[in-house]
Amino acid sequence: MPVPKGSTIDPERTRAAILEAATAVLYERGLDGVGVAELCALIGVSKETLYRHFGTKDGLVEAMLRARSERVTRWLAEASAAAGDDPRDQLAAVFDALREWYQDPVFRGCAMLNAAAQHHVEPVRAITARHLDRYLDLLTGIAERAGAADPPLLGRQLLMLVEGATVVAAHHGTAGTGEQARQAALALLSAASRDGGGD
Amino acid sequence: MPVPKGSTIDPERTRAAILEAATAVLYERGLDGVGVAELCALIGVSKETLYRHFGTKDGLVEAMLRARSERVTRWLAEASAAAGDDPRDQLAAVFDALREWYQDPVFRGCAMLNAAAQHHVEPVRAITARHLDRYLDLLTGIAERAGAADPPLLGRQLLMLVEGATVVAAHHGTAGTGEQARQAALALLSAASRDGGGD
DNA sequence: CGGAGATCGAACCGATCGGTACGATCTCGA
DNA sequence: TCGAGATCGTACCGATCGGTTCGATCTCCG
Repeated sequence: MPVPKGSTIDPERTRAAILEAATAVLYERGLDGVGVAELCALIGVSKETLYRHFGTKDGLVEAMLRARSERVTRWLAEASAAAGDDPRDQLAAVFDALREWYQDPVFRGCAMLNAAAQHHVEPVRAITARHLDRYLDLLTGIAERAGAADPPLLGRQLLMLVEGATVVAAHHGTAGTGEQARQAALALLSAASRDGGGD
Repeated sequence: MPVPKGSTIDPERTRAAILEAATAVLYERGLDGVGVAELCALIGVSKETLYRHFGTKDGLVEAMLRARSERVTRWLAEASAAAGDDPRDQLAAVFDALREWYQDPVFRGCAMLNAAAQHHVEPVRAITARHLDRYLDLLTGIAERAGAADPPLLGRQLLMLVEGATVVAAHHGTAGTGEQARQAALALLSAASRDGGGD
């Protein structure tokens, strides 16, 4: 029971607890795979409380996607930064982090992409697009520091690789996916640096 | 009105017409984005007829996904085969075909991946996994004929690139995506052939 | 101690959903 | 011409959904 009853009545803490618990359930079962009533029962909160904090099921979904996008992006950025100054190591660290994620038993693909495939509504699509933007920024930065001939191009190609690896890991098996993607990413980086931009 | 009323009462033709019309609607609106009643109204068929042919909405969905997976895979394979004997041209042709698809106004990503993100049920997941298998076969074949050092590895990396490009095109904009993916694929092919497998 | 507000639990609402039933209509083949 | 069967249109069913309301309870703070 993640939300400890009335306990200390701190609305902000309640909201955060709902968000965290709901994220896990909705990610595992799908946005439409669990109704509000069951969701409230699972996370131990009344419907009135949930609706006062988020107004709508869609409101909860959007808040959850926003928080998750920021969290996972920050996680990848930190993994990259912790790898040192060599852009090549930074890129490898990104895919090592992804590989770790793929092996998590609760891994079910990118929550933002899954959500966009279910809710065709505009806010969700915008959050998903922004999520890909965050990834693109991270990857393009690596491409720039690596001296790629065309950093925006390489950034977008790496974005495809990241998202493709996630999709393949989710729907075709996680075995080796992270490592294979890592090798491909480094190969692309090498080719992009060698072909014309070794300044 | 795709289903021409009672017309010639040919059950097989009716079934095929339902399948084709329903595919377009369900792909555009999402599997849960349109109910059976509205779906029947849109494609001009009664609920009884639809249920006699497919038994269940899920039955219709599965039949539609199976047909679509075969159709799109055959389309890619033919585009590849039509490019001649050079594996490099064949790979480029695959991504040219994808680029064409991305520019279609009704393009909304891979129907099988979208479906798997919505219906967590087993049959849909199996169809999606099999769909990726088909793609993998096509790409691994190209990798083999190109003399890659490790064709299964390159095949899977190309699979990630195909799916990643489709995801990015669907959720981050189609501009340039096909061409960028094509360049990346050819770069991977070159690297895989040069690195250790120039047979 | 007392009031404000957060929370609970359960009842309740209208809408929609997937699926069924039925009588009428149409086409085709014997 | 007549019967079998495919189809239509509509009404209907039970279940579930998202969302609201309300009285009771609890915690905090003055």
